Amino acid sequence: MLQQTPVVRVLPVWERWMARWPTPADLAAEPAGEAVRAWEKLGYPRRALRLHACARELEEVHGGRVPSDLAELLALPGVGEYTAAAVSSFAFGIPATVVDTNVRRVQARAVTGQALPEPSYTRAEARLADALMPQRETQDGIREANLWNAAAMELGALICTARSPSCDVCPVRQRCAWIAAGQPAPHYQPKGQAWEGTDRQVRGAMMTVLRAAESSVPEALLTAVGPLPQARDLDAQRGTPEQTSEQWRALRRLAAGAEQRQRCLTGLIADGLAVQDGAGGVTLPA
DNA sequence: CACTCGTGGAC
DNA sequence: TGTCCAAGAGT
Repeated sequence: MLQQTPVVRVLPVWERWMARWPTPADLAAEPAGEAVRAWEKLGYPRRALRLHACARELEEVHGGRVPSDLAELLALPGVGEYTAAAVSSFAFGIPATVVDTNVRRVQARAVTGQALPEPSYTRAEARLADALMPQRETQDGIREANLWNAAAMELGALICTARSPSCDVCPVRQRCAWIAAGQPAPHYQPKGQAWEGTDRQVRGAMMTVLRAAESSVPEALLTAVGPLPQARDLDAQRGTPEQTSEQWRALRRLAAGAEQRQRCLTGLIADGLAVQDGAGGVTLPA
């Protein structure tokens, strides 16, 4: 849930999720669509699919337990380098080099002296992160290493933030290479991600409708260009009307052509986020 | 390596 | 107001 998503947005969803599915077995017993629905509006709904697949793999391959081995973690669906290292270090107390966007920014500033890390994660950053990790030969060293991971992330998340860092209260400001260099501006220009008219926007609107629907949604409603039926005509297929009428409006509002809508729906089906019911309808996966 | 994939708060 | 960006992963 935390992948590319702010902590404060994750927390309430995570609480509900854990109350409903306390163990991998609980989640594995559900249809994938329930995971997608419970994902709510965290974004990147494929993560919900992968987490569900992960729960099933934990059941089938790991006896319902989360493995502590880094390579085994890495092999799980939706678990990449960052997540594997974070689980190893934070959940199991086994040090692994945790590098997320916060750590990258802290390193770029405090050590390299740049305002921002490179646009894409480089091998040099990975080597630097490894070199900065405390030694972990002794028990104390192991604790230090795990603490280091948490400290680097928290420093980046709370003090050394992307927009307006709180350098005045930063505990490492005396040794910060970026401060020492006079806080130079970024050496590249971040390219903003477009949104209006993108496939992401269309897919997102379609997923909003599918999550809100209690039964199959006619394909034509998702792919039709031009005015869609009035929200009241769709009551039979929806959850609570108040909650979802706005979401239908969002779909109607899209400036998406027929080919784009069709491509996006096909993409959602290919991703396993939507399935066809054989009668011209679409639902979340069973 | 470059690209795709959601969402909404902050400034 | 529009832009930026957030505990990345998979292809």
